[in-house]
Amino acid sequence: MSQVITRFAPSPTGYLHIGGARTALFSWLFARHHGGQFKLRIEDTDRARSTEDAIAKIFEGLKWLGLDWDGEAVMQFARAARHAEVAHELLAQGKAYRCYCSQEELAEMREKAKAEGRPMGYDGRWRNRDPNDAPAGVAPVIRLMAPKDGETVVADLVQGEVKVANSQLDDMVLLRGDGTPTYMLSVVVDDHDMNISHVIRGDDHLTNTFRQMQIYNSMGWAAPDFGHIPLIHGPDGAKLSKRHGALGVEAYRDMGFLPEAMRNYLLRLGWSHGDDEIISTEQAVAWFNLENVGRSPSRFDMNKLSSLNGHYLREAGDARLVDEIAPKIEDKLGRPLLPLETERLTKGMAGLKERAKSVLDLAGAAAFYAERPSFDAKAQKILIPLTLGEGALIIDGFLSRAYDLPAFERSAIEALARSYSEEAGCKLGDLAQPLRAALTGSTTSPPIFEVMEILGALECQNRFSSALQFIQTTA
RNA sequence: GACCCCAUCGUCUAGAGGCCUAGGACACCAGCCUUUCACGUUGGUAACACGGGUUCGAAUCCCGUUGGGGUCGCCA
Repeated sequence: MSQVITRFAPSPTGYLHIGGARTALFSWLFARHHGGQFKLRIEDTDRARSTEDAIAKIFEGLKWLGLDWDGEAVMQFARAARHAEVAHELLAQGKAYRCYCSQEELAEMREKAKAEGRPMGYDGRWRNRDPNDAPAGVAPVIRLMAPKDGETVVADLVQGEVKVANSQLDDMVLLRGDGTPTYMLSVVVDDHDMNISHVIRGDDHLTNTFRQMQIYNSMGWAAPDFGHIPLIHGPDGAKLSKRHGALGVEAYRDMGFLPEAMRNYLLRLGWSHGDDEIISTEQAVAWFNLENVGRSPSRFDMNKLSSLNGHYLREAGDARLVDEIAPKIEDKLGRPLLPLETERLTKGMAGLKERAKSVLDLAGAAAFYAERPSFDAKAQKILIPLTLGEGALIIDGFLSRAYDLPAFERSAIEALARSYSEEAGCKLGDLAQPLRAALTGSTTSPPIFEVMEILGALECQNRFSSALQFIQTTA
């Protein structure tokens, strides 16, 4: 195989959605696997719907996903003149012709064809018509003179050999009345000029490929190899669209997913390598191929993404995760984090990340290291009985003994807690749970003796007394 | 409507004629671990859409049915 060049060619009419992200990932992996290039082309020829903002979002989304492209992104609209040039070349060679049909005529044709059970399309009435018949004042479109007989074949790398009878295909428009190129023409010309060797894109383009093939053939160009990957459906099995549950990648970022988890998840959605589930990006580059891309559509499953995310969260470095959650906690606090608090977060991160499924979870669960907690319902339920009986005294006794420890450190505190609870005739949990509630404001947290060490003896004492105070004033 | 594609547990998938009384992962259920929650671990429920062929033998090949999806624009 000569130089592999793939491309991702989104139209900037919205954010980079999840289906596009996977297409980009597959194209990127394929190029990297073969030591080739991965190019980006923005298909902005629809001037009305393309926006700068969408272009920025796409760049941002790809960067966040870690999919770097080679060279500058190609802006398709800038190449309109070249596209038109090709259309005129075809015209000059007699492989295309001018058509003066009105929209009404076209609509009529479609109706008629549908009624007769034929494919809906243009009937070719200007194919061989004398140009002198051209109605005045109508700007013609240029249509490809497509073959009438035989069939057009696509040897798809994913779907296998797919063919259609040419009688099913009509003469497509290459150049609009205003002289601008259509999508079909633009893609073909750009893919050709950019030396794209492999076009990897969504299944929804499979039938378009026949038409594109006809343009390649007319120009005498060698077509690239195609690989049409199945679409992603929503949880209900319907096509995932922007209206129907397809979120932009930044939405997943905002929900607290890590890009590496996203990559792993998207990779497994439609591609497999035996029973392997956890696949690093390096591994993916080494393994990726088109042969193992499945042919059937798949559904997006948050649960699996979350589970993968939990895995990568546990693998992520503590400093990176602190950086991730710091702004979120600062938002909540309404002030910058103190060095002391950042230090606590860093020390506590190992215990924290073990329990999180998303960066959001993580930020929520970590907040108590930075701020004095408020007490959730379950925590209150544990704390309230304390003031009624001896509970508070017992814990207070433990705390002052812990305070006298030569080192206020996890294992020493735990050892003390074990002996102390035995002495006091209670279970370890009877000591640990109220402490957890008082210190963290919640019934779930990292190991409480670890939390105590990180918080420090003084802070523990303070938090415990303010918890008691809080209970006395509310209960 | 025409054409094209697809069809294994709820979901993602392994499976390229005998290794399949169908494997893994997520989710779910039960147990273990345990100061909570997670993690981890053990076990469990759960699928070859249906009907015909081909073959000594089919989840795997062929045909049909059904179901799902996609495309039919002077959008991309």
